[in-house]
Amino acid sequence: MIKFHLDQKTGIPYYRQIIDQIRFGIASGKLAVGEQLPTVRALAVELKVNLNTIAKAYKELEIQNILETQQGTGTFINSTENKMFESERHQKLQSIIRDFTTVSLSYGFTIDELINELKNQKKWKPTSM
Amino acid sequence: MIKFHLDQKTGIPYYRQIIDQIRFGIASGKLAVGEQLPTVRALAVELKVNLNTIAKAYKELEIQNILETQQGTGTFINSTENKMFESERHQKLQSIIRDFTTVSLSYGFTIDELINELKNQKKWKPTSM
Amino acid sequence: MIKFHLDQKTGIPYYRQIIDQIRFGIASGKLAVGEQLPTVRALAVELKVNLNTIAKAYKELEIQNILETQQGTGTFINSTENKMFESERHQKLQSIIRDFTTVSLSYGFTIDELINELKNQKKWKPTSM
Amino acid sequence: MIKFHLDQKTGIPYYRQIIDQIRFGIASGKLAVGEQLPTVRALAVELKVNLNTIAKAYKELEIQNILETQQGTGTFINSTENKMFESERHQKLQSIIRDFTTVSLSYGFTIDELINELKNQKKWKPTSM
DNA sequence: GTGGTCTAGACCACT
DNA sequence: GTGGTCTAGACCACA
Repeated sequence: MIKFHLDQKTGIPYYRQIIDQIRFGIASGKLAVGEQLPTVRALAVELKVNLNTIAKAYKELEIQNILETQQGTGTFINSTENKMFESERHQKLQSIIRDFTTVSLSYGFTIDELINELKNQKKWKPTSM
Repeated sequence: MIKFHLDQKTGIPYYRQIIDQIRFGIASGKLAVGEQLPTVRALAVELKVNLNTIAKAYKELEIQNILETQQGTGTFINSTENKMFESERHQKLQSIIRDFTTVSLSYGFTIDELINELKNQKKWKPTSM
Repeated sequence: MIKFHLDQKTGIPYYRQIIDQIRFGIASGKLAVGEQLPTVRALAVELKVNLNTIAKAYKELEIQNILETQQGTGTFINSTENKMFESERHQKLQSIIRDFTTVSLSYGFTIDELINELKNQKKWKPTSM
Repeated sequence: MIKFHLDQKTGIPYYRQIIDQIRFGIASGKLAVGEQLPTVRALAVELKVNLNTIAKAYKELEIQNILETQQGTGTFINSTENKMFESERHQKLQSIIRDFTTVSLSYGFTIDELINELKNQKKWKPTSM
């Protein structure tokens, strides 16, 4: 079972941190297709946040077809193909990079600095995990 | 004189877009130390937003010691060292990289993909510029 | 919980009086790290000022890394090191002293008079508290 | 003749800096009773500020009975007793000290630190002189 | 309920 | 004409 962590200091909304951690869990293989996620209620208690916060995260992932909620049973990693189309995927990557460089360059960081820093990310854990 | 652009669609607050563009302008040398920025009123008209929105952006940059304002005279790029302390700077870079990789990896992008994409960012313009 | 007071007569902007009182509260130990501040709405009602005025004060302190806010949750005294770098701190002290002596000496007060008066400041409360 | 300097960085309004420097000049004996001050126009040119800024400073000092303007002749240090009544003087000192300590303590400086710093002000020049 | 953003418009302080 | 402060009120994002 994946272990969730929330970090208030990042400024990233709780529901988004949860989404990111689930996505990351899948991408890294820590969450297998078909695996059941904690119930909304259980996770809310564990993370000490409001029920709605967990529900919102699960809901968004459902919309993205990454999770599937079976009435009365629980929430599972969707077995259908989660992968985005290649074109869609590339567009997303572009958009992430763009936002990222906007902020970075405004702080005076050069692209080379960014690349170097990224290369140092061998032993990496996502924000608030 | 720097040219500002606002993009409603990005979801990034107007005042933050202005902040980013000024920071980027300084970092890229398009805004020189001591240079006067447009008046709040003029920029408000040009960008078709409220006076207070511009004032808010200028004010935040003033608190950050990046701008200097003299009532009745105008707003200027601060001539004092804008550079962050090296330790602070590295901390900021780490934090940006961390948020970035969190999101990216959650979409299944690898660090190598990120680095490759970054290397393609030769002719680059920031989001909403 | 700290008690806020606003004094119209001082000519000091409301939002700045709030900032000073929070800073003073922290410096004097009346506000503990992690403690939650009144909600912007509650404080606005209590002090009979507009919501935005409180928000402005909190926002400036957030930019200065003294407060931490999480949307939907509240505003808290930041747990990270609030202390300024020693060099920055000394610079600030110098600047305050400089402004202070400029005004004082212009009224014909000697430095010894100032020091004596300061020594009498045992039981002290800040302006507009 | 006294030499004036304006410093944009202090955030103190120009007209106030001029007032302080004249008051300081008198208090320190650099400006003698009956001595003529530069004309508004001449000082405005010298300091590269607007005529109104100088006029405002002179005007306020006239109201305080520190300067006297003789129509068509010029502005002079008033020969009448400039000294405040002792009670008024003490009140002013209190008020200055109060504002000063409010700001200082909010930055975490102790009164002892302030006193020590003041003691180091042997070779002192007022803000922007 | 929490804070965040924005508008429209007023009035003030400074140059 | 410059920026600064403040209000009243709206709508949004998050918990």
